[in-house]
Amino acid sequence: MPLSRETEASRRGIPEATVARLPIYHRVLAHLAERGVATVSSEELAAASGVTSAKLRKDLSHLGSYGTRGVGYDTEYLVYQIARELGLSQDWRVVIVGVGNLGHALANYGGFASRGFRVVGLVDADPTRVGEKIPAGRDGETVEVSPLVELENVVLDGEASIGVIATPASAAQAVCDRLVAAGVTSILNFAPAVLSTPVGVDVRKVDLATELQILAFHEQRKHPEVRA
Amino acid sequence: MPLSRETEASRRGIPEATVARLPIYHRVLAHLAERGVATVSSEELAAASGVTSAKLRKDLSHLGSYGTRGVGYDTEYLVYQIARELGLSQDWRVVIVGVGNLGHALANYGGFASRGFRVVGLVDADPTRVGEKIPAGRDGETVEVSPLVELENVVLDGEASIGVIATPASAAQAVCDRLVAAGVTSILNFAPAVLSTPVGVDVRKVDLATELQILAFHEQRKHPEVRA
DNA sequence: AGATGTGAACCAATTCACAGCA
DNA sequence: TGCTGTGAATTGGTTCACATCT
Repeated sequence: MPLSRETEASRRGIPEATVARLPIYHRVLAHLAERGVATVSSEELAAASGVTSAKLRKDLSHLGSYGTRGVGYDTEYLVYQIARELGLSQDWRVVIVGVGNLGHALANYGGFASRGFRVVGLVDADPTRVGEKIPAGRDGETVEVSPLVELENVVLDGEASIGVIATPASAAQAVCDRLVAAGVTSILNFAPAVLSTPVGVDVRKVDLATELQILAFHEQRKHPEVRA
Repeated sequence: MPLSRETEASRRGIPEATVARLPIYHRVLAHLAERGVATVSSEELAAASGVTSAKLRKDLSHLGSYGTRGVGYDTEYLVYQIARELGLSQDWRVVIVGVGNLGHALANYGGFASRGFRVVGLVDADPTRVGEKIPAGRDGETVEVSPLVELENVVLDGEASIGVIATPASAAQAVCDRLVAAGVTSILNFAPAVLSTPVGVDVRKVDLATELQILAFHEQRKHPEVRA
């Protein structure tokens, strides 16, 4: 089938590095669009996104050919194409395990609801927290905290495919196993622990201490005081 | 100077990808050490860290030659060497701006104190939060929330070199500018905004919505339902 | 014998520079 | 003319496979 209509570059394999930047372009474009900007050049969009224009154009070329030579990109059209590629049209159902300060912060983080992520369940091991109603999403909705034994039911009832682990490190692997057994196939892990999962389950981790340690490493090199 | 004593591989330029993994090795090694494990092979340490043994050995080779052929690595010795390389012997003074749920979570996150990061200041724009005493670090110490106008003084008095931005996106760039002006040279940014800084200032960002969007992208590809 | 440390081969990502189109 | 889209060149990172040393 030599003449398939898929823009030659799209379908199959957008580089991982590109995928990681699409959400940024999406956010910047959304801002521009609601500010009424109709068109942007790669140069402008790149500057606003903190990347080089060559990188931006290469990234976008993986999605297809959505710009106009000599002009730039139509803001609305491009924001739509990126949203579609990222699957932001669907609404993703998320369960958060661990409702400490961090879990709380995640539950009522505005940025989730606005991008199609719905918190359908909250789970915590602490009995004193169970039953608490926590505001989640934008419109004053609340979600009640369920006990840890209910984890599987919360995932199933909520039809969640994404799990967020915001527990202490010691609990993380067990929680992960149970999320996966209940059908979760994507996990965002905030616990400082290495998780092992079956193939087919994606894990991303956010490690706060690690980020500071990376900064500290570079910071140290800026001040060549003790060169022992 | 042909015979400089620097293990040939060390000093100057540890690859960024390696730096990003050192904190993980450090944490895993620290666990092993306190569990009394005296020696580990690259195979074991790699498995516990979620990487391949070849990658681990290559990473460690950038620091120097700290293993013993036929045996493995001395746990205590290696944990020390990595700590030194990361600058974990110093204690890093951190100011957190924005004391909402996320800022709270960061302030009393145990993982910071235990790795040489000390929260020396908390700043918030909300007058109702100013004056609040927030537990930070391990040993029941508290830090009082200062008003936004005091930002510069908090940085200077605390001699902070690292700033954490946990404000809404709309405030992030202004806060960033003020942190930099006050002498901060490393910034960890949780606000969904692209920051611009002078050269010499490092910025790392942690974007919660972005992480979920990356997971959603891959999730979408797992279920080839709507192939439009 | 057994595991490290490392050159060489490979693969992914970025940058360059310009052909091609509006 | 001006800006996109993309091959080619380059840089950075990973994997392989084995010489080297305890």
